[in-house]
Amino acid sequence: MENLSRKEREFLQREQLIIDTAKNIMGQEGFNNLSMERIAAEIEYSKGTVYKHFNSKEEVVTAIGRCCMDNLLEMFERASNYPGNNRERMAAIGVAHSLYAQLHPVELQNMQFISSQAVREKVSIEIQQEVLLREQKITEKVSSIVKQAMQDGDIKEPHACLPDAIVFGLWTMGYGSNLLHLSGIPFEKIGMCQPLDMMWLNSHKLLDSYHWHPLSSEFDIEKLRTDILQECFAEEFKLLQQ
Amino acid sequence: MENLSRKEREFLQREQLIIDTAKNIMGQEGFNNLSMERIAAEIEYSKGTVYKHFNSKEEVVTAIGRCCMDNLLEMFERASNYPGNNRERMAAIGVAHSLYAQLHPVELQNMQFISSQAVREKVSIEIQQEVLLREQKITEKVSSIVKQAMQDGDIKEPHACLPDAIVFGLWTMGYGSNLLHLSGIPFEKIGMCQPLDMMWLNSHKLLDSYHWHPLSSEFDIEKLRTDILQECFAEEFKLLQQ
DNA sequence: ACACTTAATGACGAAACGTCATAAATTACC
DNA sequence: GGTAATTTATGACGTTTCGTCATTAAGTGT
Repeated sequence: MENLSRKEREFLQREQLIIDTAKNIMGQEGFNNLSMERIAAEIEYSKGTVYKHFNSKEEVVTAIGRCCMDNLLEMFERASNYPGNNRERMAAIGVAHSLYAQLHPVELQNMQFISSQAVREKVSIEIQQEVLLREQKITEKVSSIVKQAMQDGDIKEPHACLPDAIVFGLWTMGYGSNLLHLSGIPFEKIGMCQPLDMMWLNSHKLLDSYHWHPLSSEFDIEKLRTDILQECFAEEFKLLQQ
Repeated sequence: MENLSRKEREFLQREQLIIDTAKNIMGQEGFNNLSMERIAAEIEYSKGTVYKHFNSKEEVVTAIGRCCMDNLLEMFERASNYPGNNRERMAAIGVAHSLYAQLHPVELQNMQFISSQAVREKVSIEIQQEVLLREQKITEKVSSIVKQAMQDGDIKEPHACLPDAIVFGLWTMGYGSNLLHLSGIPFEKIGMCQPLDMMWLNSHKLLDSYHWHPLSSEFDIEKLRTDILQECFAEEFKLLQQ
């Protein structure tokens, strides 16, 4: 950033401004009311200038997604540094994911949206690959905890698909849960438990099934959740209360 | 259908024609190349007529999704009738889901797409509720197997969130897996196993964790998969080979 | 101060939207 | 069978957003 010319810095700043502005419009009025002209008006530049940065609004929302993934990654990093055993660190990832889902539902919706064919079709390969890169970084973060656990002997039984299968299992449950969480299906009304609670339970069940020690029967998962919230995500937790 | 006037029948027939036509266009050229005018041209009616049936192309794709869910439900019904124990019947549901994902990737993509805010915003409550109804039917089908298993004593340990948590766990893993399966992420290249294989493994792990007997250690899950394919989905399996 | 380069603009044609007055077809009634 | 009444289908129309690009404005170097 420092070794760039003023021009280049201004360009990058404006790019961020576009992204932030678009994120606001999306959040308040949804994807359908977002348009390149609208963004241009909001940032007080002309349409042509916006097109210098992004070739379509799909590219803009994908760029929003890219930013959001950076935020998610930051939370995962914090989770990964939770001072406990590997299983607890992994649990912290789950807490991070849930918190993110609750604090930034729109962003999460957006991440899901940009993976649809209709959006991807209109996005340059470069931007798509930047998203893919983030996805890999996030996966890598989770994967490294599983690997560490295997190395430390917390997961004794070797298995053909490890660490992939665990990462995949947690990832898919996380993704699916968020999807359902955001789907607008009234779980309470049809007498079902809260998606995010079930998610928490199920991920522990899955880890238990892979014999990742200590098993959830050997500690208090509810206490763990509270501890993680306080130690890693006090700020986020406070925001959530409101 | 029989106690309707000719007019009404014609109307319904044309509605189906619109849906089928739109599905084709979507499949071949994607959502972005689908338009009401395009549909009208294809079915040799005018735009106004198409608008008599659906108020936007989002409503059309949602109606496509509705149809697809009927197909999925039919496969789930067949799975549910697999002549085996409850655990095997549940496994058959998993096989059905995987098969559907492989045979109809576009439809699955569509189902995911119509749950996004951008699409839902433009769809009438009536059509949305029809989709919701299908979702409930599908969930109910899965849920009933869990309930039966509990009743039969296959799942001995009672748990606060059952049967919900199991249904939710399988559902989210299924949804998430399909999402990743369709995401275009090259799993093989980054050295990961096949999503659908991991999905199969993980769902059994989850069921094991809930102590759903017989446990996967007590039978051969690969043989089970083959058996289910042959007994319930011979037709689909053959199609898949090509 | 001047020429030259780079950046920003908004007018433009194209495409799709959703509407609605008009035309065509069907039905009801004598 | 013919005519009026009703239902159904049409496509022209005004609107919006798109993405482009010739033109204008700003910035840079000598």
